[in-house]
Amino acid sequence: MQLATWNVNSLGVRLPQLLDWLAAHPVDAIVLQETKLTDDKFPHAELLAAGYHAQWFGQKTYNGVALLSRTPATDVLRNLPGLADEQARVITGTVAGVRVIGAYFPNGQAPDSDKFVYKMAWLDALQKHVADELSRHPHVVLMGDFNIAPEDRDVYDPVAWAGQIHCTPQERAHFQALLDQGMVDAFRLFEQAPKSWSWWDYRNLAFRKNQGLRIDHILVSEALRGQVQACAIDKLPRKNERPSDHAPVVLSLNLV
DNA sequence: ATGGCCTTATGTTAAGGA
Repeated sequence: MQLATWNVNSLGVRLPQLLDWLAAHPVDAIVLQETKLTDDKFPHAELLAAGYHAQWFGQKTYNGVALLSRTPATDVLRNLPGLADEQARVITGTVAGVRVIGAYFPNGQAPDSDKFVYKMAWLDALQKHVADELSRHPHVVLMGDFNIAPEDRDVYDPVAWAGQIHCTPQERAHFQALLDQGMVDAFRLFEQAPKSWSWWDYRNLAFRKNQGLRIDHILVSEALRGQVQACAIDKLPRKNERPSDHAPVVLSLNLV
């Protein structure tokens, strides 16, 4: 079984690239972030023609998430229980016995901003949601754009980024708290090339210079740890014309 | 050597992203 996550930075713009990628990587399920589409504009017919059922949850201009799967997802939940949130950031569903949580974590803008306060409240609600899903499902996968670089080795210039958004102790403590709940960073189960990033700024020739961050993650529950066969970032789509600034991350599980 | 982006919208500048 293969699962993936990709922040497409506008599904309206990136749909052709997504369809190309799915044709080359026929994963069982993929979660998308930053679809930036209201629900009436979601391209479900095109995706169904490509072999994917979809659950989607969007809004105008910003945010928006989706869960695409070969078999229809069940028990679908939108956003976080207990958090009144006008922003469409989370979609949860069961695919082939795996409880998949796809999430677009808030950016947070700057550690002293209102948006950072919102990010912390959102993260509190996410922790509860993950705990709740873990109490009900042994096989949980939390994946998406976390907007958190968990360690200095996930940052191209850790000195410059020290204490900056994505790298604050508070954000990293939340990432660690997810691990403490029994979630495992699948990417780090394997030896990886140094300077492996999932996001590169559009500016400053950042991709060409490989100046990026690893902020897109796939966490699996402890019960799935032994089933993880591979986890990799696919940099190739970042070389496309008009690319997303994020690369997809792919997980291979030893499950049918 | 230097500067250098992309997307969306009550759009032609501003805000947000990261």
